[in-house]
Amino acid sequence: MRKRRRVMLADVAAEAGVSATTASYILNGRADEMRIAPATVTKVQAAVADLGYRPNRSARSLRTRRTATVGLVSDQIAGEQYGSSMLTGASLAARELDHLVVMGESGGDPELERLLIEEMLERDVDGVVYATRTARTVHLPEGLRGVRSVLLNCEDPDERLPSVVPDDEGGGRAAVATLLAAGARDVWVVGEDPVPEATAGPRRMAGIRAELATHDLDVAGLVRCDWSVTEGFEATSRWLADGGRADGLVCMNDRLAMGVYQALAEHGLRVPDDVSVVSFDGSALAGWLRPVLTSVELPFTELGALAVRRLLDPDDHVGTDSVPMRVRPGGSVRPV
Amino acid sequence: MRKRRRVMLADVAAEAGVSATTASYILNGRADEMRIAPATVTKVQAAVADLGYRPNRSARSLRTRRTATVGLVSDQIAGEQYGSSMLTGASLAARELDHLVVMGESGGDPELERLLIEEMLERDVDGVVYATRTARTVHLPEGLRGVRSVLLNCEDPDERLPSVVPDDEGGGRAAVATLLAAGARDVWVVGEDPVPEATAGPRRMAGIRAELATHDLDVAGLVRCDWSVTEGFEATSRWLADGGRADGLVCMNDRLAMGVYQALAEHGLRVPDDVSVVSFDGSALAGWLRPVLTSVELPFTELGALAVRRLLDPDDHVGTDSVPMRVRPGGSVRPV
DNA sequence: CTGAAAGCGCTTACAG
DNA sequence: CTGAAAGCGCTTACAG
Repeated sequence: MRKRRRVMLADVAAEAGVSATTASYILNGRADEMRIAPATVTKVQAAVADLGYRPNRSARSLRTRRTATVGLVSDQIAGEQYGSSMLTGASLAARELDHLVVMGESGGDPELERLLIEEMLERDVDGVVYATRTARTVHLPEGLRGVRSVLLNCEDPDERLPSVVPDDEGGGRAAVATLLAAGARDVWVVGEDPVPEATAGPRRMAGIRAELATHDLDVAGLVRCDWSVTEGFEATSRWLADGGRADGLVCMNDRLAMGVYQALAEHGLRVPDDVSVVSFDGSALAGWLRPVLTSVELPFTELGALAVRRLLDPDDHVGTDSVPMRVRPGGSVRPV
Repeated sequence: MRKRRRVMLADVAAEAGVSATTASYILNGRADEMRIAPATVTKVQAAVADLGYRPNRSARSLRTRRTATVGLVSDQIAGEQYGSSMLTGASLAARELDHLVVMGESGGDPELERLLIEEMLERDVDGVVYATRTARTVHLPEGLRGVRSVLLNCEDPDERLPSVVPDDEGGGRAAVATLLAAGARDVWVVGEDPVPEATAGPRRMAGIRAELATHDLDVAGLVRCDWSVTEGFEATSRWLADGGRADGLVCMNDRLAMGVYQALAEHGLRVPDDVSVVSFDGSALAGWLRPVLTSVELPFTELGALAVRRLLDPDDHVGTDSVPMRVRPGGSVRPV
């Protein structure tokens, strides 16, 4: 790949007038442990800088069985759906720990997933983050048995594994707290998760109920629909046509909320004057709507970063980390 | 990482009753070239399957200097902005060629970019894809000099390098052709690219003009604004307030078009009855708007895949590949 | 057609 | 405190 001959550890050692052993210890930060003379350390460091020495990782890995590399397999977290920020977070956290991310997407194909995991293990990644686009329960893939791994945005109820997920229940509480603070008392929820493995919906709902209960309230009603713009529009339109009314609406995601906005507008209801709306995701879309949608943010960058940090933390414990979801204020909640 | 002792080539050779040399040749598909007896091949393959042998890539890489790994450095192509599909495409294409993608995002920080490239080269990636979030001209980073690399979504005018970009000029022609076919004759363009390095805007504009010229037309006017919802809304509102009218609008991207929709609605103009609108990106947002926005799609998955294929194609030539942009029809262009 | 042996560039007991 | 030497698991001239 490079023009000039690559310089090796032996060259550095020669230049510094020491053995490869000594040079190696210094390069690996074991100078103190080995009580190497400070002058020797300096000489070696100078030689490294001088020759532009870069260690050959394959050679090192062959000995140490570590590659300073982490695998990240997912169904599909890139693509336009929010969630790709998990990659950004993972990449940054890996870099901070002197690692690089090897990624692969299976598109949900189990055979491809198996292949990707196998290829990663052949390359001796130091661990694997197993991520899903939507928050859900999963079964750890067979190929990851006995492999150091962290689940990202998912959990395996059958295994004791480290797992990193958003705190959807806390998010639900935060969403309702925002509405209650604005004086809303008649709170409806729009959206119902149809997939049994999905964890976001039920947990948000639990948080919503818990927070309402602190005011001796409960959910006033549920507008059932899946989490898409069209369904949000249609279900809400039907509800309004049937005389449905509320002073606070909690939408299960931002896309759905966009449909809700459209339905409210068609029925002559204004956000936030006639009804306050909060949502989940904190996606870019929330910022594009008018008024800007108040939304409880999914902390994807943080989730990705935390998963990698836990993967590389030798003292890490088994268990689930729930990362807080914060309200990103917009203009869709009526000011008190 | 794995519980049981890892099986090595020597085990396979022993089990098959041949030397490691012979087993290695067979594993590397050189059985024919070496004229190895079919029976021997069969025995070795059986042993491989039997023992579940997986080669140690680090050992192989140390000898061959190839890792079956490609680097993908970018400013930031994950995150919610469209463009993260380049990662999906790259990952899939790499897999098809028995490679894996090592990714890193610099967030635009040159020092971090340098580090990422260095780390990738230390790990002997077989080549590097250098990608940008927005289509633009770049200077090849110093660290990639002499390294096999392909530019993705960008071009270096000073270097003769392989490069993969969307065909924005063809996209511009396609956008206008759609409007002309619907009978539009008074075509305005909304959006103006403020960054001098950006290539999408000027190329689309060239295509727009070229296609209009086939009907002896030119752009009727330009509504200047950057490519955001808010600016699209405000600039279009001002234009309409000043009496601006058109029968066809070309928006430089989907977000901006969302603002245009809002402005048109506030002025009582209906899409597509009063004005036809086409846009660029083909993002999910286009599908969420009502009516669905007709948009010329940025082929991100294909771009990512093609970049990796070119990187790994030993016969690849230097030069730019322009990937076609196709119109994704919605309901924003008046049917004839 | 097949095998013994060297060597890829490191790390790490071990000896001094 | 420092160095000579073995060995990580492959590939590949080379010899037969």
